[in-house]
Amino acid sequence: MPTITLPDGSQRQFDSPVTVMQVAEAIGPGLAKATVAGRINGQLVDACELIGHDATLSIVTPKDPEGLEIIRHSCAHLLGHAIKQLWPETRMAIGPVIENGFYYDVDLEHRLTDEDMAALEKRMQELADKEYLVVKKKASWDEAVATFESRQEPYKLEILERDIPRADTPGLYHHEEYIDMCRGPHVPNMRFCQHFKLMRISGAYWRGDSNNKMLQRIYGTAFPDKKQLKTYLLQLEEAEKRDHRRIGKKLDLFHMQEEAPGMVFWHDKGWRIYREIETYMRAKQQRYGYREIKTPQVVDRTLWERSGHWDKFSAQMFTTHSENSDFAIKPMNCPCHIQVFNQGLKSYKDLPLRLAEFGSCHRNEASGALHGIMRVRGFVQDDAHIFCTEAQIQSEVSDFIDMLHEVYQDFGFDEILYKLSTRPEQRVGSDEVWDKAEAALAESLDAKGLKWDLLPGEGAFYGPKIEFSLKDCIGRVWQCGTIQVDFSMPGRLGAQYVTDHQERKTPVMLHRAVLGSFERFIGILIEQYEGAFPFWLAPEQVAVLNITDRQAEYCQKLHEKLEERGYRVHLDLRNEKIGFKIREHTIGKIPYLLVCGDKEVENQSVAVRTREGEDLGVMSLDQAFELLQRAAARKGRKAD
RNA sequence: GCUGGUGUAGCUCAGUUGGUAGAGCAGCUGACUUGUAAUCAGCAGGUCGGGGGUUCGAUUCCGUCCACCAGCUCCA
Repeated sequence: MPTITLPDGSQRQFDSPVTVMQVAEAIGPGLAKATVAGRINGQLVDACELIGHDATLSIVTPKDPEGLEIIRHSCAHLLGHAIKQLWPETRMAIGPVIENGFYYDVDLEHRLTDEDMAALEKRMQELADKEYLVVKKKASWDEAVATFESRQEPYKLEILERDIPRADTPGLYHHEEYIDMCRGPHVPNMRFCQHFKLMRISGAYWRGDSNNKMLQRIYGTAFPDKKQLKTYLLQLEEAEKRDHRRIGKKLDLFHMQEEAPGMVFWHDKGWRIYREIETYMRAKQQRYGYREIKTPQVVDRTLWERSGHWDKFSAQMFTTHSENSDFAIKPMNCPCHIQVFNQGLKSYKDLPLRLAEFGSCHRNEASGALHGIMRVRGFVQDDAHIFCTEAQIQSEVSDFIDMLHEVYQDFGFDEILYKLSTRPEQRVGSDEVWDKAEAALAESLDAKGLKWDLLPGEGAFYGPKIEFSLKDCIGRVWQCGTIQVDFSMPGRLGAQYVTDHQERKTPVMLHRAVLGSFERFIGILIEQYEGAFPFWLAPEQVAVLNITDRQAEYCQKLHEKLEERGYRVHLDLRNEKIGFKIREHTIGKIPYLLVCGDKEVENQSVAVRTREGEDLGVMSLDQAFELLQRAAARKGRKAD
């Protein structure tokens, strides 16, 4: 005699155990039709789940975020159903839900082509349009093994063997003749899965291990209705227009070419942005007590051997040889910073010592890892190393996060992803020290009320770290800022200070970067603003346009005055129609266009237009200067 | 590095039974002196990613290398 409590607090009583679907039917046929799954006492279950005891229940429909996930998850099964019909020899691996869709990894000798994908999509549509029922059966572990043995699914068997306890009753979902194993829940009827699209195909290693066989991964997306699917696809198309590689070319910011893969040729306009950011960071770091240094590019191999990098990363280091020595182009700055620390005897009174460098680094990244200016082989970090005592870790981390927040806010980033990576299996340092360091990082994040993800075992061998990540135009996550505790390298490279008890002690070193690399950060910035940089960063801030030759001299003088005030000005005296010039500079994303015709010369004024197409009208020169001054002072996204 | 795809003018792209390449924009020249997102006309521009092979003949077919794109792996 279960009593079911619904989300609105109302209760319903039943004489005998009921399924989620039956409860929905009792409430109304409309709800029953929309029922994808249920949530019993907080736990997601299939619509066929039997409720035998009193429980709180909410019905999950396609409108709920969980409902959408279930639809996508079932679409993976639909894909399995269809692919086994078209290529029965396919071996199914895993088919999970991901952000914005789903995928299925399959082992299939035949390489799927675009035509195959179209055929697969068509078959999926035909199957979904049959609106067949999905039947869930709980099997014993042995029954599940027997099922996938007879279906010749080695990957499912491996999952059963390795990941599923013998006492479990795995859920077997029957899609007509197709059977898949899943924790679920799944849709009760395939009519929920009619609005999907297969997006692309790529390779993926079984269990994410590059020693394993590479499978074919088929990506798809799905939505509750056609309109949402269409909207999503349109959004994706729009987002791709913000791609930094496209905008970098269009706005003449930088280029890359075959002869220097993974290295950036900065053009005048892109370099202006770079320099502006560097100037900004230099001032910011000075206020936070950093000292800027500069260390060599090419350093003897023996230093990298002592630091431990040669052992681990020699394959990814660019090397060179001279006389009897091997050298490496520096892949990182830390060993060099320790050399600076080691000059002269340091006292505890010198700590914390913060050494910063805009450090140019080169790493021979795998060719397949390169991506525009986001993942490159030559890059410049806004790097710094803080030498401090264990007791100072927490306050240094806290100050760093404050600085990072100030910076990200000024650049207009409000969505930052925080991750804390803790001790890996292979590591140096005692558990006691790791405990302290991990706690210091976690407490710093918590103290600021930040939500963060824990990545257990993902820390560096020398210490735990926090990562600060931003998203690109299509939602890919890129690590930018980081702060890492290092218990190892200062000791290896002989860094010491004298304590207040006349003893010598090894300092803790914090590696940290706010932007990460200028290249990646500018890449993200380009996508964030779609090339329309805020005034303070814009490579060209103002354009001065004449209408006819009669105003050329006036424009030249205005140009001079603006440059005297420190603005980056584009003077356009070409013999072109004003509409043509406005079009060009609007596309060029110059924030303000100052137009001068006979009338403006007459009144010593300018007509101002923004890159958004807004006409601010005619104003005096002083008014225009004031306008620009206000614009230059604004930082952060909203302000612009 | 791995799987798949792509590589044609500065840019965006056409170019199928293999017969030495085309458009728009940009560029250059000339005319036009123009009032808020494209004035008109003419000209020029390519060892079709590199180097091989097959062929009388290859942008096209084959294998190889390079780069780029998507994803996987990696990311000190």
